Formats: sequence, structure tokens, C-alpha cells
Amino acid sequence: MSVTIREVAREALVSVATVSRVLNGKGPVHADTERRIRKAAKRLHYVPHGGARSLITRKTHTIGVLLPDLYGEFFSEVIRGIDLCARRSGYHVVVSSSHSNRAETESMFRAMRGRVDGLIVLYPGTRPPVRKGNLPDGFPVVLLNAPGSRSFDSLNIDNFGGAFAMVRHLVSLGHRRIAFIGGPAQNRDAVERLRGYREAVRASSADESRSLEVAGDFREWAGYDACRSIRSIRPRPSAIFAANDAMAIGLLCAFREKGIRVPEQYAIAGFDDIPIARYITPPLTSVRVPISALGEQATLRVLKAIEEGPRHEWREETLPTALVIRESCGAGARSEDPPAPRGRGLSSVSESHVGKNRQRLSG
Amino acid sequence: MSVTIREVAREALVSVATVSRVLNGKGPVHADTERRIRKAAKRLHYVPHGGARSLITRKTHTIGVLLPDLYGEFFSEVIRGIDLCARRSGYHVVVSSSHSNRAETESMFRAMRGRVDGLIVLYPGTRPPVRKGNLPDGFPVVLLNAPGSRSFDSLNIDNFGGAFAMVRHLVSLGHRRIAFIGGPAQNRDAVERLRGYREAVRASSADESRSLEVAGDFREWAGYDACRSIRSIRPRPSAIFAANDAMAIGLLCAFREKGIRVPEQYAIAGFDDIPIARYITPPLTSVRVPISALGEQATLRVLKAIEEGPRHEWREETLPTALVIRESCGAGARSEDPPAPRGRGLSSVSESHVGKNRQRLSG
DNA sequence: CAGAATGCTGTAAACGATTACAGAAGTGCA
DNA sequence: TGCACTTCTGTAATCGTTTACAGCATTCTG
Repeated sequence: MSVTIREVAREALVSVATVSRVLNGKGPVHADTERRIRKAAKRLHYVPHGGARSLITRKTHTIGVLLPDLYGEFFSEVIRGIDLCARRSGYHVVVSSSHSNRAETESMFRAMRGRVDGLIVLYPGTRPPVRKGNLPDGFPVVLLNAPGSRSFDSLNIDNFGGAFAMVRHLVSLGHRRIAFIGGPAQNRDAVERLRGYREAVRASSADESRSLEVAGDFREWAGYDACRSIRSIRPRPSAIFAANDAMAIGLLCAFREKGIRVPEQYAIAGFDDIPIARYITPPLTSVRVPISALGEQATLRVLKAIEEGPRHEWREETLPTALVIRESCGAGARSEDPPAPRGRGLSSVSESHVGKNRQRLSG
Repeated sequence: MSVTIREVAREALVSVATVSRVLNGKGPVHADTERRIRKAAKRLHYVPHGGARSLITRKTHTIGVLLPDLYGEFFSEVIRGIDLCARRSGYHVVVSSSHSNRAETESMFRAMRGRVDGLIVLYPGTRPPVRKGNLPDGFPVVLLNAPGSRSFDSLNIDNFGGAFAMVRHLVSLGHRRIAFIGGPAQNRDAVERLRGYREAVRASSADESRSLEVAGDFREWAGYDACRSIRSIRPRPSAIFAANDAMAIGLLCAFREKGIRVPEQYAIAGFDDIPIARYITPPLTSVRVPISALGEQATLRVLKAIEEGPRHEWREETLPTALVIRESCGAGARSEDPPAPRGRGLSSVSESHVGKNRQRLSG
């Protein structure tokens, strides 16, 4: 059905070796022969068989990405970062998503063998997503947002630092009772953010009390739901810090329905700085997470591991987050938040803007 | 470096054939032998080499997705639909994005040879994205949002119908002068939406005039920018229909800055119904595009083509869009738009809700 | 003009799996 | 014991490439 190198060779009256040499530009080939071969290849619409090629060259020029679920802007951004970076180096990207448990993840690992040169794995659980034994020894793997491991690279978001900074910011605005809407207990991001919240509260003059912590699951609905529990807290909190933007937005909706004003009656802050955050009313103060940078860094690391081979050294790295201050906490630096970024579209932010926020974080 | 079937065979003191038989569950194998082999495979952490296997079986169990750019929620949703559907049938998904011109697309096509069993191609241009000759004859391809072709399946969104319905809706609200912010002239969606707008205007009692059409490029900034041109139109329009939500939101931002009230002074409508649309203030009336259904349908078709082989018949299909009425046009059916969907998260909508809108479209 | 160097091309062995075919061992039956 | 049959296993071809090696002309060098 599909034409092979052998047929091109026959058509051009040469051996397959010569065809291969021409098509890969290696080895000396007579100009006439080359012309003949190219013409034959074109006439027959020859396209090399990637699988066969990578079998012998032991290079697939592909990196695999394993995601828990493709849903939402977070993953879309990560993939974007990965793809852009990979493509710059001439690599393809295989995405496989929706694996929700460890068994599925491992079966994916197995399925990737021989199809990819390296792997980027995003697993939101709290345990390392893969046992060493399930992969060839020394196979390049970068773990995203997973606990560190001796045998893989790993890349993290500074969830702790971000939450810590946000609480400090709220305290600096005069808030003493800061409620917290948490994420799923098994989610590592959620755990770290909670830890950041608690430590910052403890380290400051704010009230420390378990009654200020409300359960959530990262979904908008949880934020909407949290409205009731939060309003029943006594003494009343003056600020609410949601472990992610989705829940903050849910809460905002609930408040709007009830006619509760933000930031006048409650200050609200989120985490993630998803694109919507800037467009809702009031614009949401949040913690910027360098999502596409995460993908980019991960790709760089995995490419490095591929290149360095067995002498690659595994490393753990944490990417900084940044406070983004908008109006939902009453400290709105509105003018700093350009209404319509000139760049790519909905969610891009100029570097300088990020820089500014980063300063704010460190200062 | 990585263990092969041969080493498992050696370890288990059998031939590779027997190992293969055990691991694939074909052919009769003595229970003792099987046990020995399984143990050896486990001990050595053997993982079959997908590339090698697919070389001989001529099946990769992978479908490729070619996208113009991974950016934004649209693509993320499409991929989600594809991946979910593919995975249900035991297929993997290779995503390759950011190809912006025909040459790049074709080089991608070539790169996919031998790595995928079928292809889903999203190409926003107006010309068919691939010449037949660049693929093995009869290779399964589904074109998304591309002009029909005799040699491929193709799947479209009813951009025309959606725009038409939106204009009709605006007219039914009493608007007679409806401005339109267009998309890129080379973009097929944009062209169809413009066509829908024009024909609906012509078919109704609304004013028909080129001066009501403002140029745009689908990016938020274009909407923001359009504010000035729109305010200079005389006589003044009472409604503005943006060819996508991003531009509608940009415009909304511009209006908010200038203190112009929506929908009191201008009604605004968008297209795509991106998740943000419901959360901005005022919630945006838009046209719902069945994005993940698009991905799902595409996958079903490509899988069908793979299964049917050479006797598969190419078909063109158009997926319906649906009006989603919110407050930005003053006809807000607010209560019908649940503030926080209980389902998956930010952008999911209950089926019944979609159904309701679809009725509205047809009625 | 011998011998080396160079330029071009073909042969054949990989790569890691699957599978048709054949062969060996065991069983049942006459 | 001989034959047919079943059950298990091994040999070797195959998939579509790349590439080490060898071989043949031709040209250069001394």
C-alpha cells in the first residue's frame, strides 16, 4: 500500500543504501544518481517510515507527555510551553492524558517505550508516579509537580512561597482574620499551598485557627459552596484566600448573587492567575504561576537528559511564583494591569509586568 | 541499555517466539513455561518496544493531530475531545502544533508516516491543507474546519448558521443597526461568520452597510481597538457582534474604561462561548461551538476509516452551533445560566443547558 | 607503472518485535 | 509397533530503514 525505500531504489536503478544516503545527505553520491533518486522518490511520493528509521537509529525525536487530564487552561499552557520548546529543537510531542491512577500511568509508561526519547510526567498525586523498574534504566524523565526523586529530574512550582507571600500581602493590607479554602487533600499543590498559608499566618500577626480553614476540591462549585461556611465563621474573617482561582471565582459568584460586595465586605484572593482572573469583576488578586515556563523548562531538561545520556545528573528545581495584585483585595494597582495585552491573546502578559510582580514577591 | 525480548528469552531458557506468544496471549504454551517467562519478564522489567512491534504489525494504535497552534482553550478542548475518545478505543494521541503554513504542515505529514494510523488535521486557512500525494494512498485523514475534499473526511462547525442566528436574535430584540467586528480574512471561520452576518442582515429588517463592518484579527486587542472605530460610526449602531469572544471581551474592557454601559448603551455579542464569557460582567451572549464534540466526532471518523481500510467513504459533515443568551444584549436569561456548573469545572455545561440553547436556535 | 588514495555504489547485518512453518514430544488407537 | 493427532516450542523470514564494510573504477603520486 505505501511505498518503501526499496521501490524507490528499483525505480532509480540503484540499491537501497544509495537511496538512503541521498535522502539523508550522507556519503558521497554521484550527482546524476542523486538526481535520478530524487526524481523517483518524488514521482512515487515516497515518505520515509519513521518507525523503521527510529528502530535502527534508536532515536525517535519525540518526547512524550503524560498528563492526568487535559482539561483546563493549565494543561493547555503546559503543553504549549513544551511543544514550542520541543519544536525549536526539532522534536515532536506525544500527549497522553486522562490517566487518573498509578496503574494507568504505568501502563502508559510501557506504551511509550520505543516511541519516545524522553518523558515529561505531570502527576498531581502525592506519591511518586512511577517506579523505576517500569522504565529502561536511565530513561530521561522529568516529573512536573511531583515529589523529588533520586532517579528523575523534577520541576516544581513554588506553591508554598506563593501562598506565603499572598498571606503576607493580605496581612500588610490590615487583614487579621484570613479564611482559606483548601484543595483536595491528596493534591500536592493543594497541600503546599495550605502549608504556605499556615506558616505565613503563624509567622505574622494574623489569627491562627482551624475554624478559618474551609474544605474545597479546586472546582468552582466548591468555592460557590464555601460561601455558606465562610459566612458562618465567628468572628467574621475579612479576607478569603482560595487555594485556586476557580474556587475564588465560584465564591465571587456566590457573593454577587447575595449582594455581598468585594472587596468592601470581603477581600478575595486566588491562586494560579488564570486568564479569567483579570476579566471578572472585580479583577482577582492571585498568584501567578509560570505555567508555560514550566513546560519549557521541563522540555529543556528532558532534552538535556537525552543529549547527555547516562551521565546525566538528576536535579530538582522549583520555579518561583509571583503575586499579582488586582482589585479584589482592595489594593488594586489597576493601571499596572493592561486591559488587553498586545501580545498573543487572552492570557499573555508582558514580561515586564511579570518582572514587576516578581520584585514585589521578593521585596 | 534497555532489555529486549531476546534477553527475556535467554533468561527464561526459551526462544523469542515463545516469549512473544506468552506476552500476546496467542498460541498454546505450557503453563510452566509461561510462568517462567512471565517471571523473567518481570524480573528484567521488560517492556515491549512499540516501534518494533508496529513495524511488523503495521498498526501503531496512535492517531496524530496536527494543529496550527496549541494556544487557547479552543485547541485544548478539541484535544480533550480527541484524547478521551481515542483512549476509549485504546488509541494514543500524538499532538503536533504550531505549524503555520502549508509547507510546515506537509513536512509534519511526512514526519507522521509510520508513527500513526490516522490523522486529524486542523488548518484554519482557506485552502485544503494537504495534497493527496503527500500521504500514502487512502491514508485516513479527517480535516477539521477545512473546506471539503474528495479524498478526506471533513468536519465543520456551522459558523454561518451561528452568525445568522445571532443576528436574527439581535434583530428580534429590536436592534436595527448591528456592527460587526470581523476576523482575519484568510481564516475560514471568520469568513463564514461574516457571511452569516451579512446574509442575516440582508434577510431581515436591519440596516445593511459596509460601514458597520470593522476589521479585526480574533485577538482581544483588536476588540479593544475597535472601540474607537465603532463609536465613530454614524448613525450609531445599537448592537455589536464580534466574530469571536476574545474580541468581544476586549471591546467590553474598552467600554468599561470609558464608562460606557453594556447592554444599556450597546448590546454586545460574541462567538465561541469560551468559559470566560459567562464570568465577565456583564455575562456575554455568544454562540456555543461544540468544541469537544468536534474532537470526538473527528476521532470516531478517523477510527472508522482505519477500521474500514480502503473501502472507507469520505464524507463531509457540519456540526450545529447554539445561541447562548446572557445579559450583554439585554435579553439576559440569567437564571438559566448556572453560576457554577457542578460538573468538571470552569467551562462545562450541563447537557440540558446546551439542549435548551439548541432549541432556541432552531425555534 | 605499481601502489595508494579517492569516489561511488552494492551487500548484508543490524534494530526488536511477530508469525508461518516445521519439528519434537507425547498420546490414543489399531 | 506404527500412524495420526495434538500440544508445545524453535527456526527463520519479515517489517523498512541505516550503515559498516567491501569492492570496483578512476585518479594521483612518486
